Amino acid sequence: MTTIKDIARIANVSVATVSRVANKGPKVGDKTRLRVQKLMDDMGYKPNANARALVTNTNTTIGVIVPDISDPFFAALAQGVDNIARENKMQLLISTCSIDAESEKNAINLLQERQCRSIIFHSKKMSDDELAHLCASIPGLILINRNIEAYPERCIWLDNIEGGKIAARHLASLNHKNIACISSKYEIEDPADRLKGFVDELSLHQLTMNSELIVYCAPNQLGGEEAAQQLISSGKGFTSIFVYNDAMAIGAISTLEDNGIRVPRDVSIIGFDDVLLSQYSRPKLTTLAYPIVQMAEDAARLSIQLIADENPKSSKNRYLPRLIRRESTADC
Amino acid sequence: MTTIKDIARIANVSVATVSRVANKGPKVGDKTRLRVQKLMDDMGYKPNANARALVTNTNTTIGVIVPDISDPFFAALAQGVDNIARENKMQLLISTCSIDAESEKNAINLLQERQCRSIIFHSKKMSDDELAHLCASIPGLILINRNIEAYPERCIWLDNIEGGKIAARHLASLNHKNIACISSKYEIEDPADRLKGFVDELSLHQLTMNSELIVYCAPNQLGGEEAAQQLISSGKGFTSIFVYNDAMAIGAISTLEDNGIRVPRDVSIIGFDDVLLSQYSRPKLTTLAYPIVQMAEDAARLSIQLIADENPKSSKNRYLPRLIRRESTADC
DNA sequence: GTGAAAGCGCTAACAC
DNA sequence: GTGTTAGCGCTTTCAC
Repeated sequence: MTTIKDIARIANVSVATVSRVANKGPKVGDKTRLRVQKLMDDMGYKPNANARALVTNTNTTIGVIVPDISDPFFAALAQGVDNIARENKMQLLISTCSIDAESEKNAINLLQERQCRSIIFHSKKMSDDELAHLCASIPGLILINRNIEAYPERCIWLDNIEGGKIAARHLASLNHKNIACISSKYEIEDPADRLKGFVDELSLHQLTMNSELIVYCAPNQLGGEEAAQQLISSGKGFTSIFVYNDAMAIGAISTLEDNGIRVPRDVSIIGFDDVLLSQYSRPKLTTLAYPIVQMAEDAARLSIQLIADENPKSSKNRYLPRLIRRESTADC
Repeated sequence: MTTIKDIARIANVSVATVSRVANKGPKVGDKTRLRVQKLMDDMGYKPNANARALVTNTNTTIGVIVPDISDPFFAALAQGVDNIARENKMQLLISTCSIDAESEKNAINLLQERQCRSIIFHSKKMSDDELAHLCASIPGLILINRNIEAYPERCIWLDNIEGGKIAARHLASLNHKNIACISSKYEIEDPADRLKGFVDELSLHQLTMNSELIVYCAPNQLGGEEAAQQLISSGKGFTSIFVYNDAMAIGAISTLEDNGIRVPRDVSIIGFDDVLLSQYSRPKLTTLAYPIVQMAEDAARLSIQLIADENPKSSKNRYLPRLIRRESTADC
């Protein structure tokens, strides 16, 4: 690798001058500047970002910690962060973790060692306490999809309870009375919140959930198929299903249709997330959009403001899902 | 930030000793090691990776350049690279670029400045010549989805022509005679290759493509809908369609069904890519799987071998798509 | 306008 | 087993 010294030696100037040229700094004679610039270009000189970061104590990476970058949801998250990173001429350092606290800690550590000041962290396993400690020691740390008491201003989260309510209102407005739920048997918090909001809101409409019409399966397409099968086998009548996420909803639809139950003619389905595939499915899925890109963008902006020591403008921390009416729900 | 000096001063040892402890190096007394270790833990000391990289001249990042991480295809690519990165205790530095040569160059530059030796580059705009130059100066550079003459051993690519042939054989084996194509009006190379392979193979089966049955639209769902509409309006009869990608295929199916044409009863559809959504669609899409995760993993492995100066084992550079038979194609 | 020199945090000889 | 020191590539004072 060509270094600043090489350039200086060959150009017969000091490293200080080369540095000035490289940084488009002031006080360099035009002829010197041109000569040095040309040499840098010719020799393909690239300033060593590590050395530069070391001396300037600055950092142009923004860290993202997610369990799985290929999941469309996390990919969208990364995209949102990247949008803001690019605006600020920063780059994304991705640190993937497994779904356990140890691995999450490890991911944070790696980013810290790399002097990453801005970190967007999707943590599902570390405790509130541990996260609070991290928030204390890392000023640019933003938690996404968490809401911890000690640092609400560092959290960007979706109101799942309200999401459940929105779904309930939608189905109630379509006059559904016999309503089923397909929930997730993993990831305790989100499904529970969605369900809670849903049930609470139903009761405001003088509707009650028959607990036998709530089934718990794996939060993917297969789980949705299984869940629908269980609901059908139960023999209980229902005219609509609130499903934990879109993947399950699509699985459920496929099983229903295979059993001669048409969606939405016989049964209405509402999903959650509005991932890409919800608009590709047939019928197109009515669902609640999770504004993850916007949330990630806001998280990144907030983080950058925090490390710049700007008084972060009163930031928005709680986000609401939005009802996307498509074709899988209909009047009862 | 706590530095090695702080620890050394407080522990009353030299920085060398602290360094040894931090790196679990040899020749440190047990009591000293314990004492220093405790202090590091207590003070939350994290070795500065920049400084370390500067002096050891090593690097633990693997760069990935893609136009858009939220695209499921590129997300899968990143995932594949990350799988190998983790195995090697490296991290992903993502550099996104727009679809123009300038921005691609810029992305490469950024990674180089960060001393990134391993780079997986998805370039669609830079010329073969420019890429060849880069390959010459960056030993760990791997081009994914390109095949340049000067550096075939640095390229990992999918044989789109063969993909077209596989599709043709499949439809021919189902006795289809009147075959249509939906291709992409952008991204010249891949669609052209797929089409070429397809048409070539058909002729081996004494089948010819009616050029009026080839339509070009945007490579997304909407484009697929449009394309199907055009095919229907043309009045030409056809019993199957080879579609450029899955998103278009799903759009096409939806338009066909809206027009009372059942898939696969009336028309068979074969897509390309096997992205997530192909198995969620109804009917489930028959398609050609693009082994992008495996390709990305192999690319990352190859890159790491190259910078380790290992004689890379005769590597595989050309990959074949694989036919995934689902429900959208049937006997004619 | 240019250069000399200090020092960012760390590792790795080398000395003891 | 531990300390001293040079130096990685760079920026940034401070002289001149």
